[in-house]
This record gives sequence, C-alpha cells and structure tokens, in this order.
Amino acid sequence: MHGVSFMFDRVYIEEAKKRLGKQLTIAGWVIRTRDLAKIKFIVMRDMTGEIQVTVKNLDLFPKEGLGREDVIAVTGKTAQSKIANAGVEFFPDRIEVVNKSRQPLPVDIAETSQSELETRLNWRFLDFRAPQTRAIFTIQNRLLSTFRRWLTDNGYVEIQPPCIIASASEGGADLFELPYFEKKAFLAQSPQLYKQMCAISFEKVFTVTPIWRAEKFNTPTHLNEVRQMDIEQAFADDEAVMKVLEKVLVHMLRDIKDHCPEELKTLSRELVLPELPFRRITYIEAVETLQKAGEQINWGDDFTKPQEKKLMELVGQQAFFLKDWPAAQKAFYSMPYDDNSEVVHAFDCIYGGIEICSGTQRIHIPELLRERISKKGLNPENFESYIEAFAYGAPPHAGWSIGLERLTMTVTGKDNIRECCMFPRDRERLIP
RNA sequence: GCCCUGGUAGUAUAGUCCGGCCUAGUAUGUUCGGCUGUCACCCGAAAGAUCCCGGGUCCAAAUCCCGGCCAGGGCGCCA
Repeated sequence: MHGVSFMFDRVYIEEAKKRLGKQLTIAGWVIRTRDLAKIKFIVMRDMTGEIQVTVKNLDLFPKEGLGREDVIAVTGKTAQSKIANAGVEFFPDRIEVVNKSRQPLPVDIAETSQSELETRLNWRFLDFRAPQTRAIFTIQNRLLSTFRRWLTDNGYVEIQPPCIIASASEGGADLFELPYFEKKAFLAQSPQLYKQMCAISFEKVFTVTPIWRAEKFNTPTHLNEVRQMDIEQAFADDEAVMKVLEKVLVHMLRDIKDHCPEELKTLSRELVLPELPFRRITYIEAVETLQKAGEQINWGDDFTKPQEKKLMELVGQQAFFLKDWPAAQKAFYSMPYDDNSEVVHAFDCIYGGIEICSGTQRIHIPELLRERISKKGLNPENFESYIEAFAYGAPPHAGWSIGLERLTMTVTGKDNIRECCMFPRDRERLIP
C-alpha cells in the first residue's frame, strides 16, 4: 500500500502545536513553500489548522520538490519560536510525499483567492480547501447540528419523510417527474403532509430534508434543490411556533458567534444577534407602511422585489415576522381567522434582508380543508388521502421551515446561495 | 421567459468605445536558476492564449454586426 505507515499514529496539527518537543507525525496538504536555498519552509494544513515546517537539513526535502496541495506526512517535533510569526513551528526528521498534486491548480484556493464562483464550483472539491469556503461549511455544519440538538433537547422527535412522492396535486411549484416502475412519481417539493401526519401523533417533530422545485428561476437566492429545517407541532397555533422559531434561531446564531469566531473573521463577518422577541408586523401594516412611503400596492397584492427591499429598510430590524397574510397569498391548508376568512394564520420570518422561514397554523378540520381547497379552485377529491389524515382525532397544529442554504447566506454574509450549498443544483448546473 | 453587462494563458484581469502600432500587456500560478529565518519571502529567466462557438462586414477583426451557448446582475416565476 502507498504511504499508509504513518496513519496509525498521525496527530492533528492543532494537537501537535500543544505537544511541544514530542516526536510525532503530522499529515496534510502543502499550502505553499518558501525556498531560501539553505533553508526551506513548508506551510501545511490539515482539517484542524496550519503549521509551518522549517527544513534546515536539506537532505530531508523531497528531491522532486513540493507543490501546492501535495499530500505529505512529516515526522518531527513542534517547538516554540520567536522568529516564526505563528509562534510555533515544526522541525522535521522525515518528510514523506504521500501523493503529488497535478500543477498548476485549476482554481485559486489561496486566502486571497481570485477565482470566480463558477470556476470554484467546477472544482468544488479543491475549493473546499480554501479558507473562506471551509469557513462557510464549518458554520453551516454548526447551524445544522445546533438545530438538531436544541430540538432534540426540547422534546422534538426527528422524523424521516420520503423524498419520492406520488402526488403532484399539492398545486403551485412545478415538480420534477420521474419514472417509478410502471407509475409516475415526483421528487418532493415539501415534506408538508408527512410532517403533519407525524405531528398529529408524535406531537412535536422536526426534520432536515432536501426538497426540489422544478421552477426555472435564475436568481441569487433560489436553487432547484435545497435543504429545509422543519418543525411541526400539535396543540400549537402560529404564534406558538413563531416563539419556537425565534428562540431556536437566536440560539443557533449565538452558538455561531461563540464557537466560530475564527470562521467569522475569515469571512469578515460581524454577526449581530437579533433581539427577542422579534417584532411582529401584520401584512396590513406592511402594505400601509409601503403606501405611506409612496408605493403602489393594495391589500391582496404580493410584494414586488423592490417593495420587499423597501419594507425591510422601513422596518429596520435584523429579524422580524410578517404575519396575517391574505389567504390568496398562502397555501390552502393555512388556517383562516375565525372573524375573517380572507386572512390566514401564516407568517414569514425575514432575517438579514431575506425570507429564511415561513410557516402557518394548519387546518386540522376535514370539512374546512375541503372548503378551502375548493375555494382555491382545486378539486378536494385529489386531496382525499391528505384530508382523511385529519379525520381521526387530529389536534390543532402548526409548523414552519427554514431554508438551510438561505440561513447560511445571511449568517456568512454571502449574496449568492450557490456559495452556501456544497453542490448546488440550479437551472444549468448538474455537475459536480 | 424578459432586460442589462460580460466571455482574452491554469487562475484573475488590461486591451474592445474610436478595427491596423496586439508578434495580445500585467499579476499570480507553473518550470528552471540564484539567495540561512522566510511568513502572500525576494531576485532573474522561460514556457503558457486556435482572444467562448458559428456566420457576416472589411484590404485588415480580440475589437464592428447577426445568431448560439455560458456567466454575473436586475426582474418574472417560486401553493
């Protein structure tokens, strides 16, 4: 086997920095070398950090030289240093080249990377070695694990909805169709029904799942495949789950602020925590605010993109809720108000200027559901299996879903969602 | 699907308006040479570009025109 001898006692770089003077082996990638004839420096990286290897005995330096992204294993000792900027450096006894990298690299992955997003995405596996990209996904990973931990600790059950579904009749966004033996099937556009079926029995559930939308959008905030972080909760109305959302969101943000200072610094990102509770703005208030500012908008209209931006400026909050939407703007399963069936218990959460979450209280009464489906111009017969789920003692329930990539965007300060998805799927991109 | 802008060595860009001096400039990477402590090391040299594709105008096209593909931005669409 090639170069595996060191692997059994290999030590991570961050750990090696602490074990001064001990003989040990580190392994990783060459970031760059500085060759000063009689002394050479190798800056190398592993998943935990970077270190400078100082080579005074030139016989140790590989005859064939070292290039960027070569994989090496170095045996030697860490020592404190007054000369090296990092304060520590590694003095080798042996340098093994584990695997050479082809040169030059097809994408620039230095701290000062100048490659365009498209080039970086084409060479995503290499781009993952760039400090900025690593920072984005370290943060994303942390958001995800904190979300899971918080909900689990608060009694929520993680559920596993299917991604292949039979029905395209939920209306709205186009679905991706696929052959399923002798039937037609679709990629799920939402775990909606499955969340509800679980919530009316398990009470408090959550899931992290991919969803697909076959819309031909081509914008910096849309992908055809995204991951959603969802909850669904029984004996809850919209206000109850809004409270859960603001709590878990601020908890996640505080966690990033506390545990990812290096990553935020790499991204030149100052995270400002929104204050609790988030301001609640009703749809009517939003429309009136815009009208006062001279915008052409009437009750029932959706906000145009420029109006959305204007509204955010006028509200001037890091994060806020937009609630009590007209029924026409929201899904048929949104619970209408008792005193005004034109307004539903639905909300969006705007954070850092983009919509990162939306939710509703759902209709749990079969008769009302049929009525609302008809009112939307849809045929209740196509939804019978969905409606039937609420015929056997379904408690009132509500839920929401956060878009993982969009949340990552706001937290990391990126303005193109593709940067915040490891392998984005948009209208053109299917590879890698 | 619409509007605007762009596509030039591995990467990122200059040049394009106003066609010829472009035999396509620069940075970085790569290769080679030099240099005991650098830290984006430095210094010197070399290689590396059918100027996105197809057509057109012209004595002459990276440059102008048309079509296509792709990218970025704006919008639409997104229960």
